[in-house]
Amino acid sequence: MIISIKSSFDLESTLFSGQVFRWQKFDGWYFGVIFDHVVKIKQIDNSIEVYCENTDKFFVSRMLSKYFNLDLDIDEVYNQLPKDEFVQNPIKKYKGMRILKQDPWECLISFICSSVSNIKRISKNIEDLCINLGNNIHLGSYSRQSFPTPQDIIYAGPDFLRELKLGFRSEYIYQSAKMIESGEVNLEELYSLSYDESLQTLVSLPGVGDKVANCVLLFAFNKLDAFPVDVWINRAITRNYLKGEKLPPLHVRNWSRNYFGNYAGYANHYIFHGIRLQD
DNA sequence: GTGAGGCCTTCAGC
DNA sequence: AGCTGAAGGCCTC
Repeated sequence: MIISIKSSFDLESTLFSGQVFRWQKFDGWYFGVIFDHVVKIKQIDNSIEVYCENTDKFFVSRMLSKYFNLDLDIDEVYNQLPKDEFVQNPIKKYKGMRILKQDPWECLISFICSSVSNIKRISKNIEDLCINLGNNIHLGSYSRQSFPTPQDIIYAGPDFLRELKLGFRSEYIYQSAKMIESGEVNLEELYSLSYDESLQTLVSLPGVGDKVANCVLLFAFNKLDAFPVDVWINRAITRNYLKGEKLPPLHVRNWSRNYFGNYAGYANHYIFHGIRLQD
């Protein structure tokens, strides 16, 4: 099945820019799991080829269209960002890289795992969680696992998470799972809340500070004005726009949201991807 | 209100 | 070989 896309598209950059950690590439095909579905896709020109097998094509098409946010005209996003070359250069270079609409729960746990870590280790942590605690799912002879539910995490317990080498993040993940399972925090309702309100809810979870919360708002909840500030972004923004002044992350976040506007999150991700790949 | 130190584990660099 | 520091942050004192 072919899904054609109206605006720019770059599948490789989209899947391997550090916003999501479960995609694997073999023989030019990208294999991933979206909710409980194994997906096999590749890019052909400006469209996505989807490998289907006994699956409802209409359903898969809708699912991917939502996941990649294909209704968003990304060229219009570029137009609305500032014209300075610091943001326009990586846009030119990785034109078509999209911000996904991931499963909030998986995204949350992924970014709790990201603290003092790196993409390679985060990916291994997440995959180990799925292999040990998820359900088997498959596409033809290709097998993967679904992302474990909060219940699965609670049942496993913090000691088991430590055995999976999640380190000090184990307690955070376990406690967050409990708060979500109990209903104390309801992720679904964040879709309809404002940036400030949803941010406030997310940072009430253990292991979730301003940076992690902004990642979840951006990569799962499609709040495109979210602006995660890690050490790299902090350095990049202060050096290029703020005279190299040493400023706290919150200050850089607020300045950037004001400067870049409604699509600040897109600016963030392009700048981040640019500096991450430049060595 | 702000800042330094500790935290699991891995991996690169001496 | 074995040590040391850093790695996409958060929490606590």
